Amino acid sequence: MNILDLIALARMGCASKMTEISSSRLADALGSSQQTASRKIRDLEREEYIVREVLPRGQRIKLTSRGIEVLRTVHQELDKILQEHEPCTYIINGEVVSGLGEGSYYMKIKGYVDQFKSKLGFEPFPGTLNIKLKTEDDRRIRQTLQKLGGIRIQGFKQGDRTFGPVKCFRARVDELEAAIVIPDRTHHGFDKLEIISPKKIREALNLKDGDIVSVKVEV
Amino acid sequence: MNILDLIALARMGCASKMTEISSSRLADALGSSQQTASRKIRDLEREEYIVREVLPRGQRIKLTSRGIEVLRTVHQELDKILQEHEPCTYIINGEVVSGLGEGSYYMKIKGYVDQFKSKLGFEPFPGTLNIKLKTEDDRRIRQTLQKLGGIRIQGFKQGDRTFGPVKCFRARVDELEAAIVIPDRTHHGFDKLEIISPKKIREALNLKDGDIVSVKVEV
DNA sequence: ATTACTAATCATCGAGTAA
DNA sequence: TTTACTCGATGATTAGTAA
Repeated sequence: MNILDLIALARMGCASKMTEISSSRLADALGSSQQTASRKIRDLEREEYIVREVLPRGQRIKLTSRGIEVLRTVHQELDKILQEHEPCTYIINGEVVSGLGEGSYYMKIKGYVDQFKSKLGFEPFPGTLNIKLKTEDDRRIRQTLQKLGGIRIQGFKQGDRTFGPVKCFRARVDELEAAIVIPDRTHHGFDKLEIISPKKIREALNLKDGDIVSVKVEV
Repeated sequence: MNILDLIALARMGCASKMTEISSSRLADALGSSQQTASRKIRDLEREEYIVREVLPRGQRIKLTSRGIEVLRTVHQELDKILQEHEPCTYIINGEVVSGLGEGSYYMKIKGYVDQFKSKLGFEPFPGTLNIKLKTEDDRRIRQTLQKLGGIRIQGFKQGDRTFGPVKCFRARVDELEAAIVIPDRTHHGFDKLEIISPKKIREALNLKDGDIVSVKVEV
């Protein structure tokens, strides 16, 4: 069994529910022929990593708990490996700048706020502190965070609007409890950092535009 | 390239530094022949996932940043997949064991007690119920909690002693209101769980060492 | 459009062995 | 002990095609 086959199916949605996956679609994802994908699916079924339902024109697939188990094991392995490899504390310095108010908008959306509350343990002040990263080093750390797992906030739909997934990193701005927020599909470049906190950071730390702040993040 | 080969090398220490790995040792880890392991190492080197140094009797291997990158990518994939798959209620089973009395010590410290009172809504009985996790599943849930946010209790200084930050998860031990307490920098391993409650759990539920209890936690 | 069989081709494996 | 070669055997892949 190749773990990548299972991952491919999982990311197509088979982890959570019966999902229509034709053998040629899996073939595309794996970069193989339709025949190979078909055989791999049969193999995974035989080894009970997936269950499926073959219909007249197509099939529906879902990972079994045994399949999920495999993914979890590998995930945990990688967790350990990467944890040891990464430094556990980063310090990012940046300049306080004014945002466009979108932060304030997003921090009022219930779908986000509820998740922040349960996953970070605090209700964010409805607004974000925007930091501009001036040095290459700081931008590099930001880019590293982008790649790391962090605390995942799931995307959701509200009305006809879709709110994308973001991730967070617990941080401290001069001892003040806070979190860095990074959208999965980031719009602005790698030189901005958005920070949330239970309090209004600007007031709590008496900050104004142009001030340099130090953000400590532990991963 | 098979990701499992790279993972095997990484968990043997090659992620962080040049590490002596003979082809037969890798063969053991992969469950293959020495020849196959040797060829796989050469392949990984050719594709620049690792660098190595072949000595008269042995070799030293280290993952390149390209190699680490691959692990990180897979890790992140799995992160997303498993995140969506995680349930919001966990049930942890474990065996009641005697602690060393530290729980009782910490539960008398005002700096902690006040925070428990305000953040959990109850004053903890001055003592903890210690649970030993017997199965891999239970330990995995514990490890998951470690990563999640929970209710944060801040660290503080008192005199010349520093008390580290901990986090809590509201829980129930057989319907009894309680909370799991997990120190940020945990001293003991992942097979112990400390539980606090407004009442003395042992008496309220008539428990003794060796009894199995079920802890339900919602995140 | 599907899934999946067959048969030919291609890649991988490991015993034996050299250096 | 090592690493790593050759080469026959075994497995995996895919084109062609049936259903």
